[in-house]
Amino acid sequence: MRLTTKGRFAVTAMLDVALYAGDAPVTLAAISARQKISLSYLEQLFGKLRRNGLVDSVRGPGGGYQLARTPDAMTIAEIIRAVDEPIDATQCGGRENCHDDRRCMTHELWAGLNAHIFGFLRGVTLADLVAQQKPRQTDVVVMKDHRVATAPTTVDAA
Amino acid sequence: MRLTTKGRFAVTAMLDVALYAGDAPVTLAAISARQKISLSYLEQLFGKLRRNGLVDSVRGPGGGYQLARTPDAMTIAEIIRAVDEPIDATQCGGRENCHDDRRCMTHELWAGLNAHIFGFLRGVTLADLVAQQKPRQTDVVVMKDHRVATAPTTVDAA
DNA sequence: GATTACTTGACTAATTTATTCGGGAATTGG
DNA sequence: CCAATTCCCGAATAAATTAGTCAAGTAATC
Repeated sequence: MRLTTKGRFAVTAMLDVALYAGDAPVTLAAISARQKISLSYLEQLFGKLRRNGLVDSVRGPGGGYQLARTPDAMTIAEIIRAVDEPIDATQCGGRENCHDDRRCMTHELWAGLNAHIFGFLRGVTLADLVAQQKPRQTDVVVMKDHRVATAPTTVDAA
Repeated sequence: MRLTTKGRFAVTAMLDVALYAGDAPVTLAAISARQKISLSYLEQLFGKLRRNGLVDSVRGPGGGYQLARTPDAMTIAEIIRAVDEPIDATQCGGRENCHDDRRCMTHELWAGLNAHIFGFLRGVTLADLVAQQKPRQTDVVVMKDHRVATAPTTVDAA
């Protein structure tokens, strides 16, 4: 389980889709504008997300991307793993030639730690993040098709 | 909370110190040989570990590094943070200029996720890893001969 | 005071992240 | 059909991080 900005970008983008997709799919251009991520980088990321079955794509005008599943069935762990491909982790990637005395002490060390972190991130879904986001977000702002804001809600606590 | 191989190297090295330091300090050369990490890279890592007060150094012949605290008071989170310096995480690092519409949606998103992961890693100490390591270190020979392909390298979803 | 071994910083190479570019292919609307 | 929109793909590039190397120190022991 690697955890870099790349994975964060992916999660952020997916959260954007979850938030802004109504019936119509969300275009990468829109995500790029809202989240300030380069369009081509998004294309790369969504290519992986699509090939991993996390999003569906619709081509042509009015096209874009949609979540392949409901947000509550989409875990953060999946998203990160989809874009952070090589989850090798143990530095000797399966080969047994690590050492002579004992086999690369870190084998099960990281396997265990990974399992824990992975387990944790598998317990968090996009729906959780949406819920966390909504309260200070309900004034959905000006969407592309001039859907205007409602009431600006709460200021946060911490 | 970034989580890269760099942090893993650091934890592995610290675990090595915890395992092999008796009364005498452990030299980087020994760690380098055992863990197959380049000596100069270890120098960099231990420079940071020392400046962060995680290890004490002893110079001169017979010198080396020792844990600054007992293993049970040394968390994995600390180690990783010591070497993975920039824990900025939110890509706009505190500045409020993220966006116009809402302030960088990911602010508290990652802050929260980070807090969780960090909390988890703060709950794991070097002593835990030592304990995990000790039992399977005694039957080294047995493992070497018999169980060759037990551990899959990737932490898979199952 | 000479040897051992840590200390430090600067420098390079390799890898990963992020961006840019240039063209395609599918779909919709006119 | 035509043109606009949008996904799709690959290559090239730039920036950042990771990993490794080198060389000149400082401290401690014998």
